[in-house]
Amino acid sequence: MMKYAKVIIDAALNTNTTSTLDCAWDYLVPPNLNVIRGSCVIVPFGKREIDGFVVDVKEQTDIALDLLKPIKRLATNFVIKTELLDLLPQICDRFKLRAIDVLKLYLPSTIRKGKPKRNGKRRVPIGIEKTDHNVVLNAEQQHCVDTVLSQPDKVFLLKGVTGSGKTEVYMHIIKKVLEAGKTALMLVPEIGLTPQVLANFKARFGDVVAMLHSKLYGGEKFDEWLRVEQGTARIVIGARSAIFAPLENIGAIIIDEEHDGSYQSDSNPRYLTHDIAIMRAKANHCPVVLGSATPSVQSFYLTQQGQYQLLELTKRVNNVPLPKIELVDMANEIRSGNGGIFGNEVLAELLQTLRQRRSVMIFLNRRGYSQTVRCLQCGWSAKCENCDVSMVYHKDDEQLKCHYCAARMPFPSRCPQCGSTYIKHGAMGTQKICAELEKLLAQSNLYVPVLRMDTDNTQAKGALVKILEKFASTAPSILVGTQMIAKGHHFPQVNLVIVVNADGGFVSDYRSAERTFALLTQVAGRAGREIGSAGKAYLQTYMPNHYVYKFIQNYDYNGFYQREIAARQATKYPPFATIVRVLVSGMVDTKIIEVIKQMMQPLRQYDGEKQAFIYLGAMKCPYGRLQNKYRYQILARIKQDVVEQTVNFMDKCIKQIEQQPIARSVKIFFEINPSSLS
DNA sequence: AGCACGCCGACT
DNA sequence: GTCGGCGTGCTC
Repeated sequence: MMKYAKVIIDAALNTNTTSTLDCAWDYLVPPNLNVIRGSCVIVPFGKREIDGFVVDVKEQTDIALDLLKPIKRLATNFVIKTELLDLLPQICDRFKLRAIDVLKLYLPSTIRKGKPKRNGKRRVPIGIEKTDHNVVLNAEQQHCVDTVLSQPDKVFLLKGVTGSGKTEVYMHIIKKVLEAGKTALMLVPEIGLTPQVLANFKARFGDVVAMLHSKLYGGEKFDEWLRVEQGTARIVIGARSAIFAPLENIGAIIIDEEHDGSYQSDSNPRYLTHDIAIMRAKANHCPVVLGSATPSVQSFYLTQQGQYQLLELTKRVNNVPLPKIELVDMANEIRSGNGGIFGNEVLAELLQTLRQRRSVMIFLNRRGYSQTVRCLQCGWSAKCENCDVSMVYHKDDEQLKCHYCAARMPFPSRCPQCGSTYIKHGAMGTQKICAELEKLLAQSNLYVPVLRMDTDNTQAKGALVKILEKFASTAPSILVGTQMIAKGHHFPQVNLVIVVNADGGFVSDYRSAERTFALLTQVAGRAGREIGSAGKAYLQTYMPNHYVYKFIQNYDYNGFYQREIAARQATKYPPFATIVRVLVSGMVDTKIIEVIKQMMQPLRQYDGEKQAFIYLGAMKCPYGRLQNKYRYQILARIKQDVVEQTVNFMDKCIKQIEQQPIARSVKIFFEINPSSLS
């Protein structure tokens, strides 16, 4: 009996939308080839030979037999796990992705085309001697472990302040899961993949732990992946993409620091890690644990709705008091004649801390650069009247624009509030801060090492670890860095944390306050982690009256959540609406505009009939031209009760327009709840 | 996306 | 007469 394979082909399209190529193509299975569902194959296509994935093997075909070509050969002996293959349609539908893009996530080319590299020799992470194998949990922790293990079909939100022992809860869950003969998957933010976390798990569980993250070399990645695929490694710890790890018989999926932005993929293919985790958990009948000290508004909302179950850790295990958080009004500093980087009290405290031979961390938000526009005299900032978000400075036409509606205004030459001309956008970078610091220290006759850490000088493999080790072993010293210094590190000698510009996270985005709350809470937590020493954190701000700072100072997550969710409900932002962005780009802007126009027509008609949109508009993108391509977008905010059908309608409109000739020279990208609108 | 086919203008 | 422009259509 002849066999036919349905093959999804990789015809190298680089849009995330569908085309005639994104469907299964039938091929003959040569009798000598072991082709099964999930096989990776090389097939002839036109005059080319391309990669493909077998999604089905059948005994009949609708295609005329004289058209059929045989599969050339297997691309690799790896076979995509049945569970992941079964989830393919669901994932494609949820995120409107093409099957080929999802299949490539399952089996990335580093794996498909990679080779083992290290002759079985595996790198041992540093710091293994720091661990206790028989940690006794407190009652709260034990309760969390028991609840999770007894209800395998649930999603849990584990909320616990810094130092409340979340990691120990994860470890106990994983231990039980392994004892039951199952496997475990734990995701950590990419940026938090510090040797410390990894070393702890290796020390506790030994060689059954595999690490999957982007900093691994091709060969290393291949080796780790292979150990998972073969079942040698039964615990996977990894960044976002590890959610597609080839584990079988999963007993628990943990997403640590679940609020972290790195769980949302912001380039193609765009997906939400939480959603995939829940799909995989359902398929494996296992629990999902989302852990955070500062849960995302979305996740906490779902616990309030009863979709997730809330678990709380309220006690800090080592009884170290949380650092005192002080706000510094920088507009006030300027008015009183201090034009420096640090407030007067901050500088005094900085010098005193160093004299006491304690270390300091200085934190810059967003690489020290912010797009918001602010008056240095009175602290006024440009806000959109309709959307309650900051407006963003656009250099090309010197305008301030709201990214969520059509509002815009010219860049003001004088402050609309106080009339001053000290209006500024952008702030200083890490390097400038370091230079200033060294000058200040020299003036005070203090010679303390100033270490810099940002995305520019930590690209090289191992560079980050080197800087961290130097900082840890040199007291007193100063570490200046971007948000990567906020995550997961433990430096007992740090007594003082300074956030140079706490407002830096306030960009035009409805999630600004949420991100700022999470980030600054975490940053402050870096101070005073040694027993008996009270740490201190200074937040320098131009808007000391912003509600988010009060809640941060009081470590009041619940208060913050209540305030935030009320605002989201009033302004109809997620989770009370879904934002959809359709980005159209191409070399000829008139064609893009034509495509946008043709797409808007049915959408406006649909809105007239169903009133599905809270907002629907088309505009030039903030970066109107990138890499020689013009960029325009449609932004829509959809009412939550009609999201599914409306998203499907928009998807259908895009597919229709793509069939037409004008769409030939443009690319259309479709995004649900995009993380960025640039 | 590649690649072929095909129908019109300017050149050895 | 044919070389080459890119519009249109197809690829299991």
